[in-house]
Amino acid sequence: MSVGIRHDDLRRRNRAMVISAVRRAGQPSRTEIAATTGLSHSTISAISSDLIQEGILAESKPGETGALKRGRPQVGLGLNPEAAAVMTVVLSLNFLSVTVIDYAGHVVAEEQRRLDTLTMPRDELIGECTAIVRRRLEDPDLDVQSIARIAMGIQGITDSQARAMLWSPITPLTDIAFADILEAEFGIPATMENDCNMMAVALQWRQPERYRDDFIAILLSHGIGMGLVLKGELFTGTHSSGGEFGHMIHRPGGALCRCGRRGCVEAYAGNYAIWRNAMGMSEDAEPVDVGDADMRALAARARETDGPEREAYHKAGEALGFGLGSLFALIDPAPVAMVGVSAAAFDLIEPALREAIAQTAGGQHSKSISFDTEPNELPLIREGCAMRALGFVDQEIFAPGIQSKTGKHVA
Amino acid sequence: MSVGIRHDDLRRRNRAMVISAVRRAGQPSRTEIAATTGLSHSTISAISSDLIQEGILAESKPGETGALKRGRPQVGLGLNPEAAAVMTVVLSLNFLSVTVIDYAGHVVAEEQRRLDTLTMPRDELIGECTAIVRRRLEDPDLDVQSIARIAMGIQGITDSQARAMLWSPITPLTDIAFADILEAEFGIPATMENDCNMMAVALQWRQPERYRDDFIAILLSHGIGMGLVLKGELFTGTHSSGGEFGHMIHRPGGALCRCGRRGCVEAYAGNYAIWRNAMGMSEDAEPVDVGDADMRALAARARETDGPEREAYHKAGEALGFGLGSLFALIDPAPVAMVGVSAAAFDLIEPALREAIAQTAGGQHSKSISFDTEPNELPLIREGCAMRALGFVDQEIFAPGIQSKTGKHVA
DNA sequence: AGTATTTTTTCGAGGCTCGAAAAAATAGAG
DNA sequence: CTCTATTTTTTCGAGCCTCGAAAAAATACT
Repeated sequence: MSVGIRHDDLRRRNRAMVISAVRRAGQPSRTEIAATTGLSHSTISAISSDLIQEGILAESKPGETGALKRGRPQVGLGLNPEAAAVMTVVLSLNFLSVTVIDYAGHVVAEEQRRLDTLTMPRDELIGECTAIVRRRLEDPDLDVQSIARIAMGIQGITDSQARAMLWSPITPLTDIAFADILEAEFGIPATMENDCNMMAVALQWRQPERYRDDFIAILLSHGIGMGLVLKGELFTGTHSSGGEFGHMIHRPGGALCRCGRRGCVEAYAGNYAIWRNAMGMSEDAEPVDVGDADMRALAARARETDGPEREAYHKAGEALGFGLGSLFALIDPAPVAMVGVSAAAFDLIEPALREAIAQTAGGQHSKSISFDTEPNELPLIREGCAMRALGFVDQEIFAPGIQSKTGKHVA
Repeated sequence: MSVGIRHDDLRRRNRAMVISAVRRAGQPSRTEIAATTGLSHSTISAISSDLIQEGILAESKPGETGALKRGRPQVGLGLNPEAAAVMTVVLSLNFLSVTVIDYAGHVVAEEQRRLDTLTMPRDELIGECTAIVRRRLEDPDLDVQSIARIAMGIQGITDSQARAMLWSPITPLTDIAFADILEAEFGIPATMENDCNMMAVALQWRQPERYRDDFIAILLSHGIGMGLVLKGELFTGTHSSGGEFGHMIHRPGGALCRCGRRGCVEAYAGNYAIWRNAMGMSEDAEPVDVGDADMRALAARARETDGPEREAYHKAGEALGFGLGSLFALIDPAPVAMVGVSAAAFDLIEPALREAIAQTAGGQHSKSISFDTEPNELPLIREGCAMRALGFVDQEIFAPGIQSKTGKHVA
């Protein structure tokens, strides 16, 4: 049962509101914050002067805001970049990347590394991850103390608590509690996030006008993943990260999926499935890894001639369309972002996809459903991790309402 | 963007907490309320004495609580039945029923009526609904003033604001804003709820230990519907009531569904679909209404001999299983309640259903997924409407924190 | 230089929750 | 039958928090 509101929660929550308003708006004045939060000017004034004293916010230099009006000029409030920093760790197929981001959201350092995730033993994979984090932390330019959060993102299924990777296509290993491992190793709070969820988070920040309360981010890559935002909140399963759109059943008993089952959407629309169909291989053929370049070449051939390549994309579109149709039956239609290398071939996929959707419950709005494409998922995942980590910091820096009582400096 | 917390919101929310704690617990003492809400004894004392003075709560007679312990005995607090009343209106195929429920949740009056929903013109259908409500309101035993809410439930799709029926299998009519109609007619706040959602709400109250945070209620009747509770909240679509499980696609291009599309789960598992298959009719045959008695007889025949009847239930189980599998891919497995006349034939459905689930992403936990059955949906829908309406009242009676200031009596 | 205008801060009032202590109500002991 | 231990509930003052109104600050316009 939800718990009553204590008196001190009030301040804490309103501080949170102010911080989040600033993060969203960039350089809002106190008056603007009062307007968006609905709190009184007095309250905003009190809270923001606290936050400035605590070094969380900073007044921007006057004159930065153009368009001078009559009256006392507004003073913009911004996040103090030095208030804290966060780290993102993104582990994808054969690739590990780390970024350090200041409190204002700017990248201050990064490092990337190729490795053979598919064959690496457990200790080594974990070791690579902790090693790359350690190298960044040992950077003399960096104040280790300032790193307040680590958000790790991975392709695959994570638990709903964002503590562990449960299963991933990039490694045969399962159940690695990366969040716990990083916390134990570095003493910094960490979470283990699902890649597609982070894509959704990033889209929400990048294009808030399009991706706001309800939308779908679908990863079209080797596998098919989904990040789902409903009523403004990231959707997760009851136990896992959930949203395994790629493993909804398209055709019972159908093509062999990488997950070992049959007829999943992914078994028709994943890169390996498109490849399998384009090459005239059996639908029972063991999934193989296909490079991005090969996929681009395949798409080019499909565009050129009407052959098995085009038919393969058609089948992918059909699977995605019926899958989306079933999804829309559950949640109603919403804007969709297609992300990943095969999103670049969305022109080949779209016709069959729309045709399929038109045959489903979502079909009534089939025309009005809009798709956006973004071929490069990695930057999105990194951005999502960064925003997620910063969001946690936002909610942890103000939480110590008690701590701030003692730690407050006199004006 | 969510809005800051005002100072007066605090009391309002905590009043809500207290009321909801009392509704849940039945006759809790102030001490128990303090424990469940996490608020201090002083606060609970202040709030509950307000609520008692306002006639919302009432102290139960001493001695009612058994098991005398040492010390001052606890005084149970209960909802004052006379604080308010609500009305439920449930419209289903050829059947309209109304109940009046006091604030404590007990039925104080009811009326039921057969009518031919399928052929009724718009005005007449609306007229029947308003007429039956008016008759109840004119009951001399009833204080009209006390009716604070009407919750109407209907088979079919409603909008996500719970204002209108958008589509329903019980009538060819569409887009009837019943909530607005009732409000305009009687001046009482009303909502238009989806039947399966109300089933879920009722289950949450009936068996909170089983149906708490995450569960699924599936209606196996003429059509297939679903009510979904995730993280303790009723799930709705972005525009409509959502959760149209029955219209997820089981077999692309497959059997003809009542919705006019092909291959929906319902086209294999709805009563008409089971009937169609059992009778050896084509999968393209126009859906027909089958009476409950006929369905029970069909189930009996299926249990007796291994023939087309049994095969029909097998197909239904398969469709439901793959549908659930896809659903579980999205939300992870959760407890399921099967409701409706065909839930009584769940023994015939379950084997194929489990077999199908085992072939899906939910399959990993296929053994641990538990099903409960409840053949009679109508009482559940009524109960759900009642609890929903009462919930609204709970949140409206305390909301007038301003009103209560003036309206407060002196002790 | 003075006035109008807009933003921000200050200040007192009113509420709310909390902890501690008091009051109330009962069972058990002697 | 009285006293004591125990448990529940109320009372009371302290400490915060938000708010509205007024004051202060900072600028453009005249």
